Amino acid sequence: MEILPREFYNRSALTVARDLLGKHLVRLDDGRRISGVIVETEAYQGEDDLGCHARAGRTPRTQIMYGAPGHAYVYFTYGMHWMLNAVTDGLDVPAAVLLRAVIPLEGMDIIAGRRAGVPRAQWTDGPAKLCKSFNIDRTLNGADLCDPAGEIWIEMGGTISDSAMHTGARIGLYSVPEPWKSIPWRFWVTPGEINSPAQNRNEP
DNA sequence: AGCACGATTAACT
DNA sequence: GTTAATCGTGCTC
Repeated sequence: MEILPREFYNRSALTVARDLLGKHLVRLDDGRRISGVIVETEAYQGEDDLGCHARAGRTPRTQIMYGAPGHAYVYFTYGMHWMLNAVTDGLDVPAAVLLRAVIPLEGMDIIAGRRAGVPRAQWTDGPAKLCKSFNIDRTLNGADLCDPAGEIWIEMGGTISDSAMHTGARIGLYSVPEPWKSIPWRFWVTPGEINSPAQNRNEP
């Protein structure tokens, strides 16, 4: 299936976050394909967005968001979790889309091994859960999502209609001031509209 | 050098 | 609903 071109990511984080719904995240892990349908995203854009890491300006951690679109921004948080983002917008515009949830398509056996004892519906229904399932960590920070010879990319997959899409406040921004705390920059697919039993505990 | 806190998760009550 | 786990990052001293 066709890999999303760099032009796809060279747009505003809001547009990319919405359009990534229904696309397929693919990870080539030791030669084995793992993939899933993207069903939840969040947009983070600009130094003015106090929910975005770029609020601190250019730092060793945030510099990737200032770079070319179509690269992975992977960061570590809470002392134990990895998060995967896709860098958006042009050079010097710090913005990215957080991939919060996918529905597994390929590599189920590999995911099952990494998520032993966890119900299938909860394998990849959170940003850190999908990173654990897909074996995503710091080694993929800065990876080119548009390189067909790479280890991670996003394929065309499907498109989600407006009627099947929801928007709402981003999750986990407890101490972030308004309007950033409540601005509806989170996008997700209505459970059931996508052909899967997966649920997300963060759904209203 | 030290400190507060985090784009979370899982296991509790 | 509440909370411990656990350490990189950015800021202050």
